[in-house]
Amino acid sequence: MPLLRPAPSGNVGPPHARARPAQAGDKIHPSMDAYHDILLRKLKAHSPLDNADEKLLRTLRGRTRELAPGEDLIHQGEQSRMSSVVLEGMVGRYHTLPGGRRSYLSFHMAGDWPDLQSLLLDQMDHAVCAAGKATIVLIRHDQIRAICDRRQTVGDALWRETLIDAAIFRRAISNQGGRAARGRIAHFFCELFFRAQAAGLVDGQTMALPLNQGQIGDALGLALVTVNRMLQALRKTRAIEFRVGKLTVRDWNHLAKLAEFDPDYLQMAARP
Amino acid sequence: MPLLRPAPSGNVGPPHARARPAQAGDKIHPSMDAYHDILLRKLKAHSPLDNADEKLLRTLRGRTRELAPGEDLIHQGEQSRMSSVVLEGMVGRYHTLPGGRRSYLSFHMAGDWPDLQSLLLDQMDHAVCAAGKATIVLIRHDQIRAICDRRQTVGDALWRETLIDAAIFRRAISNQGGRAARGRIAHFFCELFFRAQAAGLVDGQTMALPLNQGQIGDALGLALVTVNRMLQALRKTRAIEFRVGKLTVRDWNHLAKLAEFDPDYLQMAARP
DNA sequence: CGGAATGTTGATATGCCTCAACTAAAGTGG
DNA sequence: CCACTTTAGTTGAGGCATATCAACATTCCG
Repeated sequence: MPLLRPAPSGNVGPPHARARPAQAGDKIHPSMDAYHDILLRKLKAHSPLDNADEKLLRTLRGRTRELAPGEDLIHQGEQSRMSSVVLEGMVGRYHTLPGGRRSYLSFHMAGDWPDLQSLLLDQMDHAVCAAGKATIVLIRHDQIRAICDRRQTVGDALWRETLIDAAIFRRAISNQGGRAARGRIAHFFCELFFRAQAAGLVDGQTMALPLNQGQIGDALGLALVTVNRMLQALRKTRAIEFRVGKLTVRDWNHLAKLAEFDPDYLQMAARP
Repeated sequence: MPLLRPAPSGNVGPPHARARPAQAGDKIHPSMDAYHDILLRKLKAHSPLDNADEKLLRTLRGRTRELAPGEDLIHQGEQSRMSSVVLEGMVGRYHTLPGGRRSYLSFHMAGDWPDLQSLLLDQMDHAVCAAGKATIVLIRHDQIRAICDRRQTVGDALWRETLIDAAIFRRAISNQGGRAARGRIAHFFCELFFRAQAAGLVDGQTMALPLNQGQIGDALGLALVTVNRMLQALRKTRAIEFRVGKLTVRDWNHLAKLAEFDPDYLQMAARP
């Protein structure tokens, strides 16, 4: 439980961070773009989709949008007629606490749907912003609804996507409630690395992780200074390195042990 | 971040707590039972259901089961072919941390579906147990699937139910990460009281809350002793009383202020 | 009535927060 | 391309909220 007052610089979003509606400048993707591969890869990791399902999903059309670091995609309390899929970079979901502090709830990488729940919920209970530069594709809800209606399995895959999301939130609760600072950070890294690996976003032992130490603190309920010191401790174990937007896992087994990490909750077990 | 070691008595479930499969002794409810009212009331709080939807939902048949205090309904890692709806009492979802400690993720009251996600997820990432005596009704997944297939709106209502669940988990994350002990407990009580009120489970200013101080600690990442002291502090403000399984809110506004509580995330806004 | 579970209190320890200054790196404009 | 500004990271000192330990009191329940 770190500070309960307005945060020092870096913990509150940068001043330029404001949500804006889609504009003419945003690119409309031509048909059959690479984003369908990204989107399908993710869904197939947990849901069986046959050719017909896949074909239907590939009919989804959206407008891509590039987000500057820290830029908000949607604010807490807003409504939306679209949901987004991350194509590049990373976005984060967060609550703004009374007092202005920010509490990050989760981070999302290529293939993730950070606001799929807006399909059925009227109001955003949290905001979504870019962590580092990010590219997303915005898909209209009526399009998504249409393909869910046509094929049960497609609707199931999306429902399942939101359910795994919830499992990740649950794990965040017990991570914060049950682990001391070092293990908490280790678990955070384990999960992100594992998910990145599944999404094909790990290059050798390294993944892009465009977060600063203050943001990691805001995600885990720790003060920036504590994160700094624990990162040094983790570095010393030779399990990881984390610098300038990159996370390198040198010793996965060791890290997983420190984190007491068990990936079952990500539901990526045996999927043919 | 309280203890990271095997918990003292009371934080680990009682020894008799074991999941068991449904048995002959369990009652099979005759048609048109009161549990449909409970179930419908909850769904209607967030989803529009017309007469046809309602009629369809009333065709659901299930086996009721009574749970002793602390008894597990389902364990972490298990699979299930049914989901349950709480009819009476309260159940909790929890993770078992390495070392045996328990981290409660949420608590559920009449009308809630504490394991609806098992409809689409193969493995339970958490366990569900009774807090105090509880009665649930177990409904087979194939029945639930069948009515979702028949009416889009019914499927949507259930999907939405799981999405609100996720919003509650998100709030738990920022509650733990962003509030000190007293406010954290206040927020916990606010949410439960608000939900109980919406479910018609508040009698005057009092609701049943069959939790002990250790369990509240395990839900909020606090030590039992801290919970005890903060409860005393909250009692002194005259906002609440909490004793022997009952929570009484004497001054809601004051409590909500201490908790910085904003119920938007429960999505119960304007629903005619 | 007796034992177990739950709640209460006091004393002490410590992990993490806070404050504050400084260094290093990255981005910006002349 | 270098001076300047801004952002991010690092280090040290000190304090406090909360954990821990250990009794004891109370309530519950068979």
